[in-house]
Amino acid sequence: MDPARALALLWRIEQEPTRPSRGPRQGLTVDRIVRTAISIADAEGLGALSMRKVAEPLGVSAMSLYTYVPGRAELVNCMLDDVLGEAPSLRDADGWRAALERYARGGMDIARRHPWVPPLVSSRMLMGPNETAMWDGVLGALAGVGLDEREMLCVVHLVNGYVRGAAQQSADADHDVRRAGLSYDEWYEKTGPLLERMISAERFPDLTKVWRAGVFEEPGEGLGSDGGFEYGLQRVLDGIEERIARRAAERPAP
Amino acid sequence: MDPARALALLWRIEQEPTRPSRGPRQGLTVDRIVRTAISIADAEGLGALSMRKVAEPLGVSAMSLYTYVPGRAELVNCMLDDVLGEAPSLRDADGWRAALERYARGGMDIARRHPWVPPLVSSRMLMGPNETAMWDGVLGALAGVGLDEREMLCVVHLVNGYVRGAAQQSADADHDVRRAGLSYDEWYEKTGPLLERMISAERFPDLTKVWRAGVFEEPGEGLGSDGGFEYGLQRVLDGIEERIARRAAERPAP
DNA sequence: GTAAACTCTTTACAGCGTACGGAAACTCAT
DNA sequence: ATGAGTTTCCGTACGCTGTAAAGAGTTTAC
Repeated sequence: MDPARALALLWRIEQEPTRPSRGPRQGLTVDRIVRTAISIADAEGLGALSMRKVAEPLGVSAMSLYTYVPGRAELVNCMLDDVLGEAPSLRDADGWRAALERYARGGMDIARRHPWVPPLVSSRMLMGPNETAMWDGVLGALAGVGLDEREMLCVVHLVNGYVRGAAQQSADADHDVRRAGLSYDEWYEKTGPLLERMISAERFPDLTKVWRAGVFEEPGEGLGSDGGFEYGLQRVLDGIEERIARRAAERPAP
Repeated sequence: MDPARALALLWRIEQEPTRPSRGPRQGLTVDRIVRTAISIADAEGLGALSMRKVAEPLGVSAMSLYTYVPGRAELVNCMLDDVLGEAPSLRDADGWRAALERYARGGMDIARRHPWVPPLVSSRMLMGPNETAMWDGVLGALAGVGLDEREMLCVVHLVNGYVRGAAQQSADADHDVRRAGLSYDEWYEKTGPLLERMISAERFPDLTKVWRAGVFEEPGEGLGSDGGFEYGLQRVLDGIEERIARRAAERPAP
């Protein structure tokens, strides 16, 4: 994968000095291809995304796509940056905490709509325009709260890491069950007897206690309908808030 | 994928009432296969793990593996539970905070040794013995700090999510660069000119300001050699601590 | 009109997971 | 000892993947 070409594609810059003047016009656009690929990945997952599957609904052969996109990896890069454009603006947020809340929830919403996104975000080496705008937005929200640049970066990393982990966790819970083609009830019917034989109260006392409290029961795991995302987010923001307060106390009046 | 069989394999229970007495003995063990697969995944990544590649160093054909393991997915399940056995014990930790610190760092260590792990953890639907023990340990560390079962689960989810996200982020940074077969310097040499043309100070002022501070420079991103993991972990624990303190204040003396 | 340039297609290859059927090995009943 | 039963292991094959290579077809420049 040539990074320069991948980057140029992300920003939709033609690398060649002059556009081709000879030869037939292209019948497709990168955007059409990317959007088709996104809809396939949304429906069937990133693993089921193949060049042939993208080409078919566009009415071309798989190899035609290679005139628009260097390869599958670069296509996925473009897909990622495209959906990151759905992130909400933080411009008019009321303070850093509200901005980070909106940022995190926006990330979670994207993950819900596009379950294939969380494993991909934040490679950071190949940022497209939308990912760049996201970084600019969240760093702007953190500007002027008294953290230096290094600490701002750490904070964004923290929130990114949490959102990413939480999103994947909620997505994974369903994954196995769907692959088996079962309902949750059927799943527990099949695994329950074996599980209860293995997870004994003597060997795993603390887990058993929590299990018996019934909070594991529902798919949402009894953490609320969001799988505990909001709870964890508030704890993360609490931790950041304390740090900001401490920093403010260290350097009193400017 | 049959969940009952997958679970039985994870716990190494022979499902059939009696072991086969007739026929040749098996020349391999599930553990040998799992360990071979782990070493391949460690070296080349999970994507490069194929049944044929696992079979070859064991001196058998790919299809022989199917007498031990129902398929690739179940093998990966076993690999995951196996490496989760490397997690440190939390038994003699000094308080919940020290225990969670050790838990989080242990998870990060596993992720460093086995970069393919983070995307897999916490499907929760198919827990093996080691993953179960991890849950028991961390829930035990949180028992008696004044949180109810639901909130304990949220806290574990929070830490899990953070560790997972942070681990993947640090692993991803290198991913693209390695795939391109370049050094970091070569990478920036190739992408730098284009990047600087796109990421202008007018369009992305806040990002540019942080960029110019130089904290993006190193692979570790200037967040310390751990990529900001410790910083974020302390913020997460701060947030949890505040919550625990507030809970304690709500229900004063028991 | 012809040659160059470009798009799109066809074919092909190496690799994947694994279904299927057969060969070899081993145990047991006789 | 021998035949039957059972299991392990292997060879082959199928449909899938990304994409290299080469050819066919279309448009423009000269």
